[in-house]
Amino acid sequence: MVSQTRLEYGFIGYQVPVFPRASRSARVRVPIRKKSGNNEKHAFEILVSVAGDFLQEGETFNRVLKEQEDEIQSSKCNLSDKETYNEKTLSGYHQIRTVNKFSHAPDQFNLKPYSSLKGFDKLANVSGRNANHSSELGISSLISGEFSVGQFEDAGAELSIIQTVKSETLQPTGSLDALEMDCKPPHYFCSGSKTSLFKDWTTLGPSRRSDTIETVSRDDNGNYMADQRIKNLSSSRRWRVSPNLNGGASFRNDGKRRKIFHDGRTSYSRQRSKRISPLKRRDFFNQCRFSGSDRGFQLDDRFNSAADKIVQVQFGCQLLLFVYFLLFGFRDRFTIRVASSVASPHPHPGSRDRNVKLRIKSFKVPELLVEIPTTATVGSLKRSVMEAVTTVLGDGLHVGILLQGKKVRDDSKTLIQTGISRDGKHCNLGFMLEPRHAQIKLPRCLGEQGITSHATSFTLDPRTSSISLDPPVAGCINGAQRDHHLVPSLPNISASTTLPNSQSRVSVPAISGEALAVVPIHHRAGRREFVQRRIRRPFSVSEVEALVQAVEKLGTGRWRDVKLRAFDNAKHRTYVDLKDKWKTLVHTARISPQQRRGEPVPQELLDRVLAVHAYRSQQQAKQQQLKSGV
DNA sequence: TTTAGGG
DNA sequence: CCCTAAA
Repeated sequence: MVSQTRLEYGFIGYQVPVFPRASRSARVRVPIRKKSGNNEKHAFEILVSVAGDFLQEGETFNRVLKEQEDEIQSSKCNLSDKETYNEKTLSGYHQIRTVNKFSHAPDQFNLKPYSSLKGFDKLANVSGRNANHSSELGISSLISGEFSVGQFEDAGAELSIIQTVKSETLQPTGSLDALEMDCKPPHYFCSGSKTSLFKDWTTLGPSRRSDTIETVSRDDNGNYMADQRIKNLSSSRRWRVSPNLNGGASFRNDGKRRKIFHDGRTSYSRQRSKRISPLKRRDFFNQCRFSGSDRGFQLDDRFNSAADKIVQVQFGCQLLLFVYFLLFGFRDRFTIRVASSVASPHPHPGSRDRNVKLRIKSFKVPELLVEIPTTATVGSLKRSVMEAVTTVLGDGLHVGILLQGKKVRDDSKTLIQTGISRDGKHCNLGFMLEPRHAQIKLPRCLGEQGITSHATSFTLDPRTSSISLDPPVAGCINGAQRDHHLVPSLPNISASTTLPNSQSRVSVPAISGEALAVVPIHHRAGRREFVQRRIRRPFSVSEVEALVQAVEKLGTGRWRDVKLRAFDNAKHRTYVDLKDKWKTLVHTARISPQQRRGEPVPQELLDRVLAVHAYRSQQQAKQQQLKSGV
């Protein structure tokens, strides 16, 4: 009996990168009046797209990241485990540490090093980046970017010493325990003077907009709790702006930022970044002192709560504010608040359209629980979480709306009827991100607040069990999935906890450590809504590799077999997808490298594609000749 | 359901 | 990626 114990990992949080745009107003203007029959949906769509505005900024981010990475390498940063995890993540930590030294923020704000935070020594996390920029909805775009799942170990007092847990067998008492969280539900309130907090920063740029991200959780009595610690952390851990950022040396486009529009057009916008001086920075930090006022700045002493995995990273010169939230699920008591204030001195005087200005107040992100045997490897855990997350999110997201803490279910009501017609600040509006086909369960222990819980259940697809009997296939899948570890990702600050009462779970048997696909059960086929377009998921190089390999073996025209052979685990890849991908691969191989977009496919693979394609079409021609000849 | 192709 | 005729 080698440990058939099953351990449950509470995966109850996602990091949600927030990328407020400096150039765009965050205001949502929704006509109150119903114009057409579809208008009730209209409001929701607007909200989704606005949410997307916050979440989209991936390319810029990655470029900055590249910059940071270069700096790291040149400064011979000693990272302990470069190969297992991407360096970009690690560089984030390094940068954060650098900032702390630089700005003396720790003293000023009574910062504690990460290592003093319980639960930070071993983390499971999911980070996402916006890998493509052509999705219709920003949220989808973010989600459909590539995710990586990793586990981290903070090996010491320095933030830079972060090791990735390699593929070793999990032990029930070893690393796993570290994943458990011993704290109470997080009660924190990161609030702020929305306009003044980042005043120095925002006034540097052309935009007057500033954004404050608030994380709020309520205690059992529904009271908002405040935690200054969060504020401290978030306002101090900033990435130092790379001095050569403005020089544009590392920017591919000479200081311009490329932006790809939905239809693939490319445009350039002036980079309006401006380097922030140390003096400015100090002013900024000085401004962030806490007054202990009633704005939620009461000092909460629970410094050891594993809840404060919140890192706010700010690139001053880019005017980008990255805030990573760990959304501890904790039922529905946790919300993210994204409040953006627009300092618009000139409200349109003659605006006769009766619009509501809505402010995105909160996004609630679904939670997930993973159940995995102790004999599973870390790698399989990663893949399982990865799969589960993408399955949940890949199903599409809904935006739920909370009014006065209650969910607004009736989509057909107008905003006036619902009571959203007043200015956003008075109507206490909240927005939730929830899986599209989530099963809705009401947790036994939680019925208050009128908020329902959204969870998605997973079960094993029986067919995938056979995958382990076919090593070559499994290896192929593995190859395709290994890419997740290579994907550049956001700096990962996150937490994982055990939460036995979580509503979502993913069961994963230990079969040769391979990732096992999980598929969601659609309990309620509420298909009455319009079918949403699937999120875009660009093929990774390793997926292409797997595809090419399979087609070399099976030929074109047997896409179902190709799917079974090489993508049986990838639930989101249908045989039609594979066929389509092959089509685009052939096309890609024929066009010049300059015309190609997206992640570059190695020429070697493209050559193989052409070879196979040429061979197949030749065969086809022969067949045709035979037929016509006879 | 799966293939094959156009959109 | 979607849609769908045709097999």
